[in-house]
Amino acid sequence: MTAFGGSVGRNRSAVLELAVLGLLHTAPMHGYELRKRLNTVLGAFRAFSYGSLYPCLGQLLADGLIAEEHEESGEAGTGQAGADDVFSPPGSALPDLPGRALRGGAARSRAGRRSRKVYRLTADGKERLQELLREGGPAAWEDDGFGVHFAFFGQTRADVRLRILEGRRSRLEERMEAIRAAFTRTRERVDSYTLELHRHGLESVEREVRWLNELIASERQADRQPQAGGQGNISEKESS
Amino acid sequence: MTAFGGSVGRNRSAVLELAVLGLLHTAPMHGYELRKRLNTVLGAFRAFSYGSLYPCLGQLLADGLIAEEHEESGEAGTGQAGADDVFSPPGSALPDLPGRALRGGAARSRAGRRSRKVYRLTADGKERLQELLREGGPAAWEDDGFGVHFAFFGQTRADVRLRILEGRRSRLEERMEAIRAAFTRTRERVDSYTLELHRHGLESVEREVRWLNELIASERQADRQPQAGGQGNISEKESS
DNA sequence: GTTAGCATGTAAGGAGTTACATGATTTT
DNA sequence: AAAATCATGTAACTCCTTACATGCTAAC
Repeated sequence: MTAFGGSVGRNRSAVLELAVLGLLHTAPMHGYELRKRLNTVLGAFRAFSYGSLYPCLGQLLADGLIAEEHEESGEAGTGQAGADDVFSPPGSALPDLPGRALRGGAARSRAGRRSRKVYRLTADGKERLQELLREGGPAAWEDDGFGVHFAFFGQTRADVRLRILEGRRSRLEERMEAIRAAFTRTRERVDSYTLELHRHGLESVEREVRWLNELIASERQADRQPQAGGQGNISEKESS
Repeated sequence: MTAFGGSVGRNRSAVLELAVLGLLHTAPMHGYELRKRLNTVLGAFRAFSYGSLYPCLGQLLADGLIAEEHEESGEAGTGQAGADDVFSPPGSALPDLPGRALRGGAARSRAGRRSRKVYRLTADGKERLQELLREGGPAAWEDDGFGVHFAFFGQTRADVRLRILEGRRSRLEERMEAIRAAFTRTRERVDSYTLELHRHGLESVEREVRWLNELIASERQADRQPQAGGQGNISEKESS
């Protein structure tokens, strides 16, 4: 508990908060990089701009969920590296946060680069992250939010994963029903383009439901044989 | 109020404007029904609430693109019908919109129902609609906007249809490239869930591109044989 | 020597939702 | 009598984007 123990949470987009906390949990970083990863990790599902990220960081900081370091510390290396050399080498839990660097020998320790602020999770922040992951928060199965939750399934408890997947599925099934109802109601009253639009929309939702079904089955199976192959419940392919 | 002294076109969401004008072009209606149809015609792609619809109607009215009638007209028929009997029977320009009532006998023709305001397109409104359909307006191939434009393809010129479909396709191809790039960059650095999220996202985009390819081919074919079979250019479902 | 990328922020505002206010009418 | 549906609107508020302000360094 910092000075602000409880009920500090003002207006803060739950999606962005979860995304930031989740990313910072894998490794501390500064805002600029955070945003880049946000938009690659979340892929085409969601995008954020600096205009929303930096204020969010400010609030999280004020609430004591994250802490900043000014990276004026000694060996600020050549930094920058590959512009996309993002994830740390396997095996390190809290890896090379300040600068992967040191790569080509010493060189220019501390070259300005506008003194980036490196953020890391505090104890409160870790707690909050676990809470968000556990509870599913406000909208884990809505369009906004499901993608983010799914992206952090690796840090989520198995039963919560299942709950979210099933919640998402029934959400989509509701939508399917609504579309199908409108379908039969308006058939022959709309032109072929509108009909085609509905048909394609329905098909997309059906595909996503099938996808969820596979995931759920996969989760259930992994649940019964928890030692089968580590935790590779998805697509084998782990053990990298 | 009513003193609209100044520049006319203020802030108005282009998507909602197009949707409203397009719907009112098929038949005049009042706000409440307009919103219901909006959400069924656009299906799962877009939804609007009264909080955005009514202000939009007010602006369109102030700009002279639509006109309102207070439905005090004489023969208020038995209307209302099925609560979803949406499209008008062919041939009627001003269909069954006035209120039902009269059921128990008499009287009170025009029994309130809170005096609904029926909106219809003015000449300017029709012109504006044609302009929006022709130009593709501001964002006919963005996520928001494509669905609405597509829903009104029946009223859109063939070459514009083709342009929008191709624009949408190249928009999605850009996105595909971005995802694929992130894919190869981060492979083996992200856990299996994130990977699966990307894989599914990519697949969805690929599917939509294939769908667009079929539509484009269908449009091109219909373009070469304009008399083939009425206007059934969609749903031929020719081999891809 | 100018563009492109890194890095952090702020101000203005667009686009839309929820919740509220109001009230009649129909259904349960 | 209560609840749902029809019907129109307004106010506050959320969430996020765009554009701006600032200034450094690396590359072309």
